[in-house]
Amino acid sequence: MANSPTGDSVTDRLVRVLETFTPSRTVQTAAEIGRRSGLPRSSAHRIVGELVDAGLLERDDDRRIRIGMRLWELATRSSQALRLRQAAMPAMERVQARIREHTQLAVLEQDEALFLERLSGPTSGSNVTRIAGRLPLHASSSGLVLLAYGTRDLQERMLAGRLARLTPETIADPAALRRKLAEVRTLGHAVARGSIELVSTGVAVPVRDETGTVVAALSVVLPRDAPTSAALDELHRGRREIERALGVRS
Amino acid sequence: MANSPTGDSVTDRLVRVLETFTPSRTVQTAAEIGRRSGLPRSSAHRIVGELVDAGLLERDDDRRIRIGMRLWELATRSSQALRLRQAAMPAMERVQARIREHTQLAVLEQDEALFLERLSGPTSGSNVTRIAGRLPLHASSSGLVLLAYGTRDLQERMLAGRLARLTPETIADPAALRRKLAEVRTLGHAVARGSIELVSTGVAVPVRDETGTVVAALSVVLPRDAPTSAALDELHRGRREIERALGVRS
DNA sequence: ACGGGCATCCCGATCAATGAGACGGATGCT
DNA sequence: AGCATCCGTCTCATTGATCGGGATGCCCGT
Repeated sequence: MANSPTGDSVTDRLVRVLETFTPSRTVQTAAEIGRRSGLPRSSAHRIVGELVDAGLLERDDDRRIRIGMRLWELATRSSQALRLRQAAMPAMERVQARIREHTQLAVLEQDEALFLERLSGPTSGSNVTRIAGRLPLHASSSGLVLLAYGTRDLQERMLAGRLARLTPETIADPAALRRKLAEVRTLGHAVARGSIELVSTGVAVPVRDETGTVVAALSVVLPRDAPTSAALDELHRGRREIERALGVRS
Repeated sequence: MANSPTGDSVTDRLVRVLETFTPSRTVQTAAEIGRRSGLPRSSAHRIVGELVDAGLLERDDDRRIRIGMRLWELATRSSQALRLRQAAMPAMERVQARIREHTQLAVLEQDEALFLERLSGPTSGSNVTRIAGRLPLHASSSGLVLLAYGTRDLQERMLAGRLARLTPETIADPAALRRKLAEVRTLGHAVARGSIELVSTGVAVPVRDETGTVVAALSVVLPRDAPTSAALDELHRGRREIERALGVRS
């Protein structure tokens, strides 16, 4: 069953090892991995050794460990993410070229918005989003779109949970969030002003696949008080372009 | 030791399962995975189940299996690949905008050229390269660059092995390849005319990191008989831009 | 010279992983 | 309808791989 009372299993261990790697911690010694994953020294060494043999991890010259390119290759080669990204890239480039601000593509993953791609704006201004990074659903414009068009189940779960307040303007009240989601559905897009960081505003639109399901959010990050209409036009144009690439006949 | 007499180990099995996924085969049933990885039915089911629990694989509504976005996230978040890609993206976009042909970034991985990124040309003409795809070192322009600036050991290994002939114009003779590599080092770039597919020509330049090591190849794919000088200018401009982003002081 | 941190190797006990097989349902071919 | 496949799920006895404590030796900074 999924309710494993024991957090153990070889697979779990491997995942725990892999999860000790973060964007800021991309290389570490085997002993560090052991500590961070709560594994005994010798076990950590053995597991890391196996992963290195398999090519998922790589051993540096000075014996430090990093994520192997083979893992990236394996994951990228055939993930959903790649197909979506492929379909979206040309459109994203166009949007970025016209708006000249951060342009992003996000999907829903484990109750958070996971960013698949990001084309950086002028001097890369604010950098809260990273490729393969995450943001809460209730705070980011992308998240609001994904949530508003998500399952009823997801919405109830989010409304019942604690809504972290990233800035004074983050929507942290369930009732207010419910109203916001209704607004997003009515307008067909989300505007999040200052809810991630006070100096910027996110604008996002939903992207649907051939079955009509919303599979991603296309968004841009603007300076806080910039007008949003031009960006919205471009986003909708981009959305249509992506949907066409996904095989949606319109 | 690497001379494992038993091809087994839990890790090996997991990797074998993951490796059954290819760009053309992105979703499959658990039984198929078992067959392709040479695992007994029931074992395959169990392993797949564990991987699904861990979030590395995902189970479809009709119980078919696909690579999980979590695996992509894990791999992308902290791999070498991402840093390089990040540093290279702006330059690649510029090159692509000027040349208007496929623009690619490749690194050396297990004696092959692994493509980290690819911005597609006009109507995406010929599509032999994919993101996270591979090409042989002796045939592609990117590969020739990576090989020419690679270790002596790598060069000897390649010259000793069999050189696959993808087209009549692929360099398949060791002596000819040796001359070609010397030429690449002299010129500082590689031109591969018709060696991957007869209708196109690849042009590649090396990209170095702060230690002076060649870490990647930046390339474009042109129609077979197009002039290469404009492309070379742009590639070198792009190369300098990437190297600056990598922290190379020039 | 010394102590801390690291990687590596060893080894016996244990226990979780293993895989054959039986079962039931879905699909499709004749 | 009837039959043949192919799928997923479950059980269970056996075993061999996994586990982790501990000893050893290396490197580095103080």
